[in-house]
Amino acid sequence: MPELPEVETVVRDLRPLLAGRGITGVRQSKHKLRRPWKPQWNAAVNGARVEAVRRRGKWILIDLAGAEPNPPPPPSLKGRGEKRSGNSSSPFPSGKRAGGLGSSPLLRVHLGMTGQFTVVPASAAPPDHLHVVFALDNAHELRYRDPRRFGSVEYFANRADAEAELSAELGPEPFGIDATYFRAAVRGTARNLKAILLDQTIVAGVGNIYADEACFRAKLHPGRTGKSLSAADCDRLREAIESVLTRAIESRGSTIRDYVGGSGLGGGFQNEHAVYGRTDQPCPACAAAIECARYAGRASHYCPRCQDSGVRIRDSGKKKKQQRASS
DNA sequence: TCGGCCCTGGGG
DNA sequence: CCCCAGGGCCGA
Repeated sequence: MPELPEVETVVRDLRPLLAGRGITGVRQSKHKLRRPWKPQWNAAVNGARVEAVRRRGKWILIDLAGAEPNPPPPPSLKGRGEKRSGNSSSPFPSGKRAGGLGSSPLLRVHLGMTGQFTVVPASAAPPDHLHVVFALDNAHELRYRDPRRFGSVEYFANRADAEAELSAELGPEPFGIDATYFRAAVRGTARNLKAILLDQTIVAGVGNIYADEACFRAKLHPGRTGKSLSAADCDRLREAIESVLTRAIESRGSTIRDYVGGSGLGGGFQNEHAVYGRTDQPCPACAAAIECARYAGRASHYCPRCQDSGVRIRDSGKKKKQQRASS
């Protein structure tokens, strides 16, 4: 369900609701998530305080100040030089935390397809499929709900461990990607563009909706091979990724089914989709009927006129479901 | 590199 | 009833 814009929206919603809050308890359901919350983590989280809420790719990271009373960092003598949090180009601090011992804990959350991560009053009626609940010190709760259970909530005693793991598995954030890197990554493979864009090790955060929308904006067919692209094509695609994700964040992401932000409010970018979910509807640029085929195992939407140039891997799937013969 | 699979719910 | 769904991992 959630791609980068939706995850970013959750993070931005949660940040003011969680900053500085203490966690006073943890509950969990008996149903296991893909990576289950372990009961022994309860004691570690109980009494911790939220320091920051961040995003890396489609992952939500919540920095905690541990329940064990660590010596507080000495007050900085740099005065007003404090960094603004939340807008740095890297989600990770560039250096070691001053005065830190490198053992600060962290919660790492993935929303899978149907995950919802919200702060609500503790008195709010619990919905179905509630899996992990963190009680807060202000009579609210941070609730993780996920009907399909493809997501996860995990605890790391040392946030550097979690960050190292993500750094090894994820490519760069899709804002300000190095053009040379992107050209080489795209042109160096015979895979199709859809598969390339969904590959989190090349660029982190793009999913099925924004892969289709980025291809449309770049006027590139999702079935095109990476190696068939010119350098200019790659540059257009890179800029399309950045622009569509930026616009989607401004609209709080796309609410297709059950996505909600961290405060329970949905998104509006679905109203600006040019191709995703618009099979047989007119292309906003040329009015040709939008088509749908299967690439990288995922439904892929495109305009056959605007995006039909260049060499393409043969359609791996039927454009349309074969019409059923009715008796 | 790809299909299958993990799950539940909703829609045709 | 069947098929589909915003993701990612695993094994052929």
